[in-house]
Amino acid sequence: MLAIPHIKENTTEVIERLTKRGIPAADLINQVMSADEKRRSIQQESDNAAAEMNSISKEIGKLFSSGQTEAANEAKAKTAVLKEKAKQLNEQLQTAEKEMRELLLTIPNVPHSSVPKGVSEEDNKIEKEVGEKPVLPEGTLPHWELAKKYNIFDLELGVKVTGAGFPVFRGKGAKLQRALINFFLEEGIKAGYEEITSPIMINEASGRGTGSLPDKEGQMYYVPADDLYLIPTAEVPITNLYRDVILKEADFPIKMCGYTPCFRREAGSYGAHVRGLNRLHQFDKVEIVQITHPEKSYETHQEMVAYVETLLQKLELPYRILNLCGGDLTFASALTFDLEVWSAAQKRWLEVSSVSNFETFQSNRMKLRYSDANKKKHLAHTLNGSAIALPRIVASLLENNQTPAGIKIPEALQGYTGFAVLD
RNA sequence: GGAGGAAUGGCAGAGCGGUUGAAUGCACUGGUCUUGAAAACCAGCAUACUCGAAAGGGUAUCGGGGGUUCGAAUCCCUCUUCCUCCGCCA
Repeated sequence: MLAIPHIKENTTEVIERLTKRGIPAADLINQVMSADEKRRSIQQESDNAAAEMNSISKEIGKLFSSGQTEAANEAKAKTAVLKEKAKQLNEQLQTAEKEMRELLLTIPNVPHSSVPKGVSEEDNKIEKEVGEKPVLPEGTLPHWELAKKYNIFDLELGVKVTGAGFPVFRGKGAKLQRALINFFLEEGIKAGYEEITSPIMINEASGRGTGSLPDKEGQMYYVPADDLYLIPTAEVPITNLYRDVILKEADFPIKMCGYTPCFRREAGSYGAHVRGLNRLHQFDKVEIVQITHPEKSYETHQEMVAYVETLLQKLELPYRILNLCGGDLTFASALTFDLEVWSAAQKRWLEVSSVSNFETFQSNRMKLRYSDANKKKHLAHTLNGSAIALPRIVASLLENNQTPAGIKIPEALQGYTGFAVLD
């Protein structure tokens, strides 16, 4: 959620940048501004009415305590009209506030100046491409075939137990999952992130905090009996750890990482690209989250992207980095870099990480602030990134490293798998 | 799931339906003192919105929401959470 004072002070710039997303920004901003103006004037009236009521009540109190009962009762009689007026104004105020908030909630974050213009993924800017795409000999298999060959994971069994998109990993496949999780967590800890094990169900307030609600309710699994959602990413519970918190400047940066399963309904997804592990309802992911001083967040963003790169390098996977264009940016993000690995048998890039700076968009919703040296309160910046989502890493590892003797495990991972070749 | 009890500022903890945004202690910040520190003493110390150039006003907030009342931290309803006991159970 954008902050009203920020919109007021930077109206032209906000509109200009929002336009990059291909939305009618000027209209939306003007609506918000006039809703805010309306709210303010009603608030003034309402506050004045309340102030008047308060002062009369105090008078009455004094009269009663000094024994002037008659005068007190006279004063009481006068309050009825005022009270009604105050009540109505208060109702109007609540309506005006609600209208403004709801309007504000529909406006996505303002893209950073470096975000490319564009409407679809074709307009994303390739920042760099690293590593050699392996040239595989004839007869190489996509990962879903390799899965069968080596009995690593089984989607049909998942269908039996749950439904499509809920894979069952087994044997060395299961061990590989665990190895990757541990590898990512240990690397994260080495990079200074505090490990968090969080709930994997969240309440509505948390969903609103990170911007998953209202927006992605259709993408989240919901448990009506308890009014809870299954998390789509660890970003939600981990970032919400700091909801309603006021930090000190010395607390920055806050760095956290956590492994969780992630649940996504992926309503509307279908087709060839969802085969195998390409798109799932349940998958494992290690997430990194940072909360920073506003002046440091873009530096931090670069640092986080560079960190995810080191993971891909250690896994010896060719990758590229995309700067997502305005139209492809998620609702809450101001800048997102996607990292994609090359999947050699499918011959396509697979997104495995998304590193975003939300600036104050989430912290405004979460009331996540810090106080400066003068005790002034400001919104902090939040960032997060996948480090990394497992399924497509597995897909790419399997495909790129297949040999007649089995799947070669990258050296960095062997200490975690306990085997050098998956066969 | 059943029966009771509780929820007050960073923490602990008072609080009578009336000048209580809220005593007191601790913590924290600044100052005096000190070579320095501690101690002592003095002062300050919630958040949001809003008016104002500022100084400073106004409004709201004592778990959340609603109600009674001229007036609610205090009374009533409701929800949530926590504690104790019972039941169930990985």
